[in-house]
Amino acid sequence: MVKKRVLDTSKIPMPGEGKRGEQGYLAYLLRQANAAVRVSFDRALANLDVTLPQFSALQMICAYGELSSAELARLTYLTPQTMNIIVKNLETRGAIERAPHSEHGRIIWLKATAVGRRLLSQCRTRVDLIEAKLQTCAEIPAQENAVRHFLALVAKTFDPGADADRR
Amino acid sequence: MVKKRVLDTSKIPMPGEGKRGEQGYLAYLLRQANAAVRVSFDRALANLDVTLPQFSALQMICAYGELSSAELARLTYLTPQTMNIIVKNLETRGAIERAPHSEHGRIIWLKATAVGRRLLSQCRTRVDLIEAKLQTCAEIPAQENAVRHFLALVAKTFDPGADADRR
DNA sequence: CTTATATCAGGTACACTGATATTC
DNA sequence: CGAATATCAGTGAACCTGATATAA
Repeated sequence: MVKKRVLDTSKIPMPGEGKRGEQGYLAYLLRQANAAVRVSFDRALANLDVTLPQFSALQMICAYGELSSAELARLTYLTPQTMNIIVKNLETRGAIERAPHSEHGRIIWLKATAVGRRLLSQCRTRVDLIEAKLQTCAEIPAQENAVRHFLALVAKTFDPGADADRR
Repeated sequence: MVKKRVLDTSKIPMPGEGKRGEQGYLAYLLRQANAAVRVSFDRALANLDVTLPQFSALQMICAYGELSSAELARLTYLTPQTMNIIVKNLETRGAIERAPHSEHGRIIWLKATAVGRRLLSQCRTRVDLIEAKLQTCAEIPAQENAVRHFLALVAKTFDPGADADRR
């Protein structure tokens, strides 16, 4: 079923077509794909009152056991101040808790609470459907491997943490 | 050169390694790669006082000649209200101008000004370096084709505009 | 009457810079 | 001292939902 439009928009291609398709800039294709998937994530998480940055942070806290807010900021390429806000919102709803580090007097460990782990579990059941849908976009295993290798290399190549001057 | 850290962070992999590498979720790899590239974009455009959403919108306005704010919103998977803000910021600095549609009394065309086209040109010279760097992440043409095909298909598959209920 | 466009109003989570205190 | 952590303060662009007016 084709979407009805008031005007003739034949100049503007559908996603995946023309300039929005394989002939486009790689950077644009990456942004477009990410934006489209992000909308699905937002919708899947909206009912749980979890934002994508919050889900991403909670996922990492659970995956790595205990880590600091500063480490979390580096993992997501955000500033410590920004991550502090996201972490604070997670703490307010009781998903995570802060505990002072046993040896280092300045560092504060972030740890998921029982509520947080249950919340993440609820997120995952919804998000896993998206992951499965994403896998079908790589039609053959060889292509999926190529995509995985590319995306991982992009993250490594563009890693801002590798630069000298972080503020 | 390895970044110095206060603590032993051996549990946390570098980007592209372990859970942050090819073994991770596809959705995570996509987000991570996008986030890393986005930081490069932000830095490249910061001196020109252009945000990434603004650059993206300006790019599309120049590419498609004339189009409306509503079409622009669909292209970027944003709501019309959000796009209106981005467009307004572009108009305030004189990069684009609004002109009423000749036939349709409600639609307002967006058009790049001479200032806007020059601004986009400045953006592109900086951004093209990133695009080139991105290409090197696909080592062989076959892999780049696989990546392009995948990203385009993801955008098409997850296109929110294909759904019934948009608000 | 229904759909699409444009836009006002309000609210919030992000995301930044800058500055500060503290700890190693 | 420098480097890293945490966090306060302030600003702003970006997102959203909801409501409204208008045009096709």
